[in-house]
Amino acid sequence: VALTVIAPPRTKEELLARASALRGYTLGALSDAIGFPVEGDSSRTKGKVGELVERALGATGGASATHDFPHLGVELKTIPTSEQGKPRESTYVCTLAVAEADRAEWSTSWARAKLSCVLWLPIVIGRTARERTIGAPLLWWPTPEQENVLQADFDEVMGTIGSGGIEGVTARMGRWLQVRPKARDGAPRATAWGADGARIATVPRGFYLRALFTGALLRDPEALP
DNA sequence: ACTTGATCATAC
DNA sequence: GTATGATCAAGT
Repeated sequence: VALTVIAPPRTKEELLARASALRGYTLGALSDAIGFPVEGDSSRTKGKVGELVERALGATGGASATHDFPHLGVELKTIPTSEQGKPRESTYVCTLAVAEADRAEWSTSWARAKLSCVLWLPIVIGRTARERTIGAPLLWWPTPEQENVLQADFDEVMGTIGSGGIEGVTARMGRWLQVRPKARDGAPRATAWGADGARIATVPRGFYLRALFTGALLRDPEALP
């Protein structure tokens, strides 16, 4: 099966139209159509769904630190959901650079940039990966009120790091945006600065959006503050 | 049932 | 090591 290369969408409208056209398709059908295999134990193919949909929609970001659609400033996020559309997992946003966290600001953060415009694509659960189906897409950008909440969560984490160090940060912090480990394993391998200014090693962290938030967003984008 | 902390694959 | 894409599985 040849790998199909799809040109990037020229506008957000075209991107949304393409995503809407995928609604109802199984991942198996999509996989066969563009020649991108999605097979095997889901524990060993964790990122494959995202890669499949990226290719199907013409995303170009790849593994570099850019938006999935750089010319549109749009980030693509798949969300595993129940048949009722309820998210089964949180959504990874980006890495938290723990070493520079004391100087980070929301306005210039990569987290804000990534969340400034997101194409959410629900992936409904199935018996196998190939039987999962694509749901209704949502092109979203935060309202000022929503961004205030996200910034407050961000600031809380950064303030905690600034005063007590990274080890004071817990996933229990944050109403919508939280910080959790993001690494190959639990080994401390990232550089951070302790409260006393000493250089310490810690587990790499990343920002995640709680399923509570994405669930509310998918249910009714207008209902959120 | 849901969340937190841990983990899997791949590119550079 | 960093980033990208996520889901697993133990703890509550």
